Amino acid sequence: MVGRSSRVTIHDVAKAAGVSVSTVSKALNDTGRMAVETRDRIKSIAADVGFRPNALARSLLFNRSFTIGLLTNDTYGRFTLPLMAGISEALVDQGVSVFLCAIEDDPGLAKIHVDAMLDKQVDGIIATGKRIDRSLPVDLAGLPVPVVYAYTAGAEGSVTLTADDMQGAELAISRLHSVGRRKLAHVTGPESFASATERADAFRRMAGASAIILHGEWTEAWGHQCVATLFDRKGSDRPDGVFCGNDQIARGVVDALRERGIRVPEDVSVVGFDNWEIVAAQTRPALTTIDMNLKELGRIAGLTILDLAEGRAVTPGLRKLPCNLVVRQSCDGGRREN
Amino acid sequence: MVGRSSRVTIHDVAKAAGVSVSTVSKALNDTGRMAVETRDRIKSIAADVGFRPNALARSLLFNRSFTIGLLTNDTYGRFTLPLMAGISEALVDQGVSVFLCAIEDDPGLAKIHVDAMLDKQVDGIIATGKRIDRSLPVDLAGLPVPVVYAYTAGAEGSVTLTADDMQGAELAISRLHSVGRRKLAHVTGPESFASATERADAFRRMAGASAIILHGEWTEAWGHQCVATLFDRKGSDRPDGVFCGNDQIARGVVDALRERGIRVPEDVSVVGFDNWEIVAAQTRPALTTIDMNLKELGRIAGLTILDLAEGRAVTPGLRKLPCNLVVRQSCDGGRREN
DNA sequence: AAAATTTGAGAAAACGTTTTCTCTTATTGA
DNA sequence: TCAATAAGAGAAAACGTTTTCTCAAATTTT
Repeated sequence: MVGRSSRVTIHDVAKAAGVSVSTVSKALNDTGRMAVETRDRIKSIAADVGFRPNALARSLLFNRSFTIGLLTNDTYGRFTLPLMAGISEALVDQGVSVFLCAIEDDPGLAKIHVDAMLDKQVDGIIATGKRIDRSLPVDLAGLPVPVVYAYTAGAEGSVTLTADDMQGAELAISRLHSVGRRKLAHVTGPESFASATERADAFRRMAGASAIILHGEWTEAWGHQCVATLFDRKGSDRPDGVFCGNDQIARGVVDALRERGIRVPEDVSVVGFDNWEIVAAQTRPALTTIDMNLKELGRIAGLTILDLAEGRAVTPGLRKLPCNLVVRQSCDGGRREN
Repeated sequence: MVGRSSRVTIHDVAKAAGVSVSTVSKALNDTGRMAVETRDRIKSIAADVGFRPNALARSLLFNRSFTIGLLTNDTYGRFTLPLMAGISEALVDQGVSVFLCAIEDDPGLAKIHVDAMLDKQVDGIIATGKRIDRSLPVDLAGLPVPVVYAYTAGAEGSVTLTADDMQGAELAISRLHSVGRRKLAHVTGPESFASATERADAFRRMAGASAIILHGEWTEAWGHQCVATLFDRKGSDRPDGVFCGNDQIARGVVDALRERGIRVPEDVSVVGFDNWEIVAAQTRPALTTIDMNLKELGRIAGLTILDLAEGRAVTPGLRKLPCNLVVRQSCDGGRREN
């Protein structure tokens, strides 16, 4: 013997019941044939001694670990945590557990973690990140287990899930329209981000070619700065609605507007993106924003990796999941014009 | 056979090398006696066919899974993520992986996750939460594996790690003193939180009995409100330094001060608590604050659970780890008085 | 040259399950 | 009453490792 177990095994149950381990196994799994009273007696004895089958032994036998790996380079957990919640929710009642591996942007660390997960025979890997147009610093193609990419760029022919940026943006802009806003501006992140350009494209299409789009950083400070650009000039040119690329920018915009005595939402309506509660709910007035439903995305990622792990066919490609609008005060329902 | 493996096993290596599996095992583990050229030949063949030992099989044998569980009810990950980073960093080169289980505050869910972790033979469990004076909704005493509590209340006689709130508060107050502030106020969370009262006690002791302490919510709004209370009155009574119970309150305070034209840090210095980058760094001016070194706390938790898992003795009890001061503009170095 | 020792490598058991196969005993049918 | 069948339960193999034990061949010692 190499190690020593203090846990109760099926052998202990067999001994206690005076039967063989095979009989115990069949009794507990409701397989095989045996007298119903034998089965019940064994079940009750197993419960009494607190027997729980060693999942490692079962895994070895079934070649299935009921374990998956979640690989992420999103340090703040902004995207990973909601995703993780959805994954966990989808898998917990299937008895599947999740290894979380935070790899920063270190390829070496990533490889170590991937190897460790493979050694531990994970049934699949979900890769996730902080932006949809960059991939993790490790090649996950050709692994002996299925991989699903969620909110990070996937390899060619892979299964990739992401939020529908364009539809989300449309939702935001429609909202501004529906409360009567016509002179819209869009303040968002760098053009190097696909999310930014995709949302900006939707904005351009819906708000008209003349509508202003300002690309900058994903920060409050950028929101502040843009308000100076947009509002410190003649009244007629001022926007009456601002669609922001994320909630941090939106917060900067709202704060800067308040500093100028411009009322939100009475004078200007503001819509954010992300529904990052910590920002959106603390802003005064609280932000109307777009929720990417990352938890739902995680749920689907979990179910998908399960499908793949169990050999069911999944059509590969990029699948965009719809966003939805969360209404708070910064763009509430009252119509102002028209 | 129950399942079917597509992975290369030690048997494949043995076949390829024309030796027995025992010889392969000994060759790869540098054990047993054999001709050095045999060993090298086997090693090179193993590398060629990409053999990696099945960790499940080893776990079964050694009764050691090289896996631990991290149980948390901190949904936002405010505390869990830095902790997780530290744990992971401490354990990754020992080959230990981490199951992350988010249990909200649901006892049923907690039990399911704990059982799943035990079934998978975790070597230990680290329990963590969002406040040090509440325990998770599940009893972890009497488990067949070691448990370490980090930033959550532990059972009697358990190993519990936490940040030293008092020392952190002292650091903050010393800082305010050292920049010449003498009329201090403390704006913090509810008295029902041990962290709030402990920091408040330190404040009372260092700032004098007459110093003002305001207990309320852990929100920006409360910070705002307190500024109204403290500063909308005769000048001589106004504080010149505010120590805030967390960064969100501090942000509220700083914003409210700015709205009143009171300059930070020229007129009033502000110190926060938590060093939650997302808040502290975005505040204008950026917040001087206390960092609880949660990553280091996680690192120690990881090493401790490893000690326990490997049978080394660990003295039980509550261990408080020191905080440190992070200086940003809201309480920078320039002296104003004296 | 015979005996003792060392070297090299394989067989088998073990970890904790599940499942297939086998075997004995009880029950049914003629 | 005897053969055919069903029921009940156990033995053994399998999953992929590691380690102990055994054994033959090669080497050293006397």
